Amino acid sequence: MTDNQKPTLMVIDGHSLAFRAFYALPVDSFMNREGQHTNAIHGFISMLINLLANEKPTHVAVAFDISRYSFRTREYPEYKGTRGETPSEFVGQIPLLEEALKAMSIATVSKEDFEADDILATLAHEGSAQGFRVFVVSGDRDAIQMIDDNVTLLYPNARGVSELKRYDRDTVFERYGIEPHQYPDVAALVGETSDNLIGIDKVGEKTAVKWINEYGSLSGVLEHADEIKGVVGEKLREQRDRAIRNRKLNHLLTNVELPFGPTDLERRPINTAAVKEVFDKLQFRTLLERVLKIAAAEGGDPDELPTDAVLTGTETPPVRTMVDEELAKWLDTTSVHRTKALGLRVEVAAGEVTGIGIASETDSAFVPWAPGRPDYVALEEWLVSDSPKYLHDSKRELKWLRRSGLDLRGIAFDTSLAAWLIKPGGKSEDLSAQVYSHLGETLPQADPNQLVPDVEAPSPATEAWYVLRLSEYLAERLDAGSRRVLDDIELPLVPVLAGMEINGITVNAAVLSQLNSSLTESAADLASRSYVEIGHEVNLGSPKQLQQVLFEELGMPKTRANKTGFSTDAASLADLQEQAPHPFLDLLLQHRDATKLKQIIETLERGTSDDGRVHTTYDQTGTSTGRISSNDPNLQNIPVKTAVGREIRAAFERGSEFSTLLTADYSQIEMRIMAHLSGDEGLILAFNEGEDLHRFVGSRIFGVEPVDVTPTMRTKVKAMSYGLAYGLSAFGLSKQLRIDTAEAKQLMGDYFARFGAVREYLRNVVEQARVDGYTETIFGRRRPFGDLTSNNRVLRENAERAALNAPIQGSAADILKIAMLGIADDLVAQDLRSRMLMQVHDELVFEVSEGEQDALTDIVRNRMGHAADLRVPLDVQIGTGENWDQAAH
DNA sequence: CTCAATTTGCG
DNA sequence: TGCGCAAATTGAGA
Repeated sequence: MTDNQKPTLMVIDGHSLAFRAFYALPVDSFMNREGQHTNAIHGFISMLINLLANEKPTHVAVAFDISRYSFRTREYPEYKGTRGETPSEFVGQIPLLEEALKAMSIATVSKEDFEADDILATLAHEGSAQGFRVFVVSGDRDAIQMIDDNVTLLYPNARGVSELKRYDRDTVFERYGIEPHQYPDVAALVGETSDNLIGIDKVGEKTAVKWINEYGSLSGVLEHADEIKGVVGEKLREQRDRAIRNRKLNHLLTNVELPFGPTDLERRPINTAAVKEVFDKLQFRTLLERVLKIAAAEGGDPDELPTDAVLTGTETPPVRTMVDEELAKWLDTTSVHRTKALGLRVEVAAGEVTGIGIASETDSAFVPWAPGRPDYVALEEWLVSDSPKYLHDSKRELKWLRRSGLDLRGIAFDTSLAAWLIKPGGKSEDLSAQVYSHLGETLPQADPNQLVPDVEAPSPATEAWYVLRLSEYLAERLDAGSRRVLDDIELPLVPVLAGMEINGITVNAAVLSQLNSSLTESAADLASRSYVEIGHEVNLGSPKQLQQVLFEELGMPKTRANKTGFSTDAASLADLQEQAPHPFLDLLLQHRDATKLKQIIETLERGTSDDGRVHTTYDQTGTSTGRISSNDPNLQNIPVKTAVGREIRAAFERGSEFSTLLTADYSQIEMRIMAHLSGDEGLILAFNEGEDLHRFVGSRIFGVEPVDVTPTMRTKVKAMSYGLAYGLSAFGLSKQLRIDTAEAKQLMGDYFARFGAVREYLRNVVEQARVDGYTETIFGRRRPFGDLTSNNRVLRENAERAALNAPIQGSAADILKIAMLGIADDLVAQDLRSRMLMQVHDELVFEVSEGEQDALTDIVRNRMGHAADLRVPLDVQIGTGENWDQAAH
């Protein structure tokens, strides 16, 4: 039986969590019409709803203390003696909380003379033995002792009272260095201030853990007390009674006699009528909606839901909950036979879709969703239809839907994409931030990890309504070119990227782990050898400490200045090695190299899912030029330039169902775009000749036959050509080529003498941008620039270089995106099983299905080669192999 | 814990 | 004094 099939028992310490809620929420904001304070109840119920949704317990109980007196206070009257009077506002909330829980059919339990924790421990112990997966929710650290392989503790963080931290055996070990059952032994030695239990003087957590690990248990420590040296040893011998007393008191009973066992705690249907009554008395309107939603999802009759459970704002239409036929009818009328766009918003809890919000301008619907129910035909039909839908972050929503077995078509607008196209340099905003910044309204947003959210999350139906309003607002602000980019490129790309993310790519864990060990070894070796060179240890990863070593201890010449002193980057270290050779420098560089590769490997290892594949997330709004970026993990910066780097690439393999990997990349796409945009006849000829570009350009510049272009000449020309698109200066060129500035100037002069139209074009781009305030790609993608007219020279020149690069980099991005769309279409049209997996700016990686290599090669070559109609050909290099390294060419 | 700064990997 | 990114680490400050 897997964990997911096991029955799940959740036991909650009612008092401790209600108390935390009481202090987390402002007392005065929560009062019902009778003047009864309700903040603790509100916070507790809110947290409970989250827990029910996230952990989906099948059995639940909440335990309460009856009074502050128990067998422990009889034993030791000072126990918990430091705790002050219960605040008067808290008094009276507990009985009401119990009433609310009863309406929700949640069992409550308490027992004279015992603390809630003893009840929890007993139930957890029995549950674990009876094959339950158990969650203990408690704010008392003593609960750690309950943890075992089946029992997980959810513990509110001290700071902010907001998040619940999960403690299992591993996390306890990570945090404390002991097994959970040893925790009371440690606590007995250290003491527990909040329980007024004083520990052994001078003994802190570190010492206590060390002792317990050495002697196994508290009794072991006490037996060997004579062997412990120093002042702490003396204190231990003097104060051993304290530890014994503490241990007696912090031991939680697992054999309290209770009127029922775990199996009796099975959740029963929520009594919606009773919930309505109690919540009405408490004046919990949004909580009521959430509870009723749960009731519906768990099999209650959705028809029973009030159609106007909550009004979240004066303008927002009321939320109507509906399914199937009613929904179908509503969809027909509200979207005029499904031709008018509707806002769509997916509600997710604990990684699963729990509801869908759909909205028109005047109406909004909430559709609870649970898999495998027959009454969602209308929803599923609408989702997969081409009926237009407007979303925020549609890729994310699409992926949630797919994960829950639903599909989505007809993405007709996306407010995150639109906002990005309007302002590609801005930071991406979530829905509520967009509502605020564009509409000036406030959409309250609850943190899903929040134990006690201070605000209620709005219904997804209401959110969908806002998405629709935002769409209208943003659509008006898109110029025609950007609108075309949105409709023809970005929106169709959404399902393509989502598919690639879902596909992921296989990485060979064994290859990575072996590479990692060998790098670990060489890094350690390099480090110790470098310490020998300078006579002491130093943190090689700390630029600050390196500055100390290089410029003070070794007295080396100063490098490029930065904010913290002088640079220690690779280029500076190479300079130093020339001016003041020292073996330390080389060792440092090699060490950096090894640790960097190690980092990348470890990031990949961490990012590998259970299916043995890494699933990156592409950020479609992550750049200001139109490129996409990749994160978690970033698959666009996997090493390739060094031999060890390529070994990492070799770990990227075809999946077992596939015959090979295929990579396809554009060669010199940015130079080709420059040739096209500038119309430079020389450059256009160079590409149409089909000869080696740098050799051709070199022969023109140096006035020799192409065959007579020397490697040095070629290197220089290559650097110059690449630097062009970045606004490279003579100074920069000289630094990169390690030649003097005069020679670099000469080179640039010669270059532009032969390819003058390029310089002309680059100058024009900047001038035009200064006038228009933006640059544009071949396909109409814009990037605004304000600083081109700045009086600040640094700002202005930075903007100039960015502006001259933007149409080039951006057009290249457009071209590859268009190619991706064509390829995705063809794969479907030709019914191929091969799949697109990765995009690395000018390269695509595919997994080739048996027998499809030729067909795929044709598609890729054709679609990439003809993605744009330029004055020069688009050259596509294709390769195949068992892994990414082999497939490269 | 959060943030800025530095460094380095890729295109 | 070369454009566009993501990630890790350090060290300062809260």
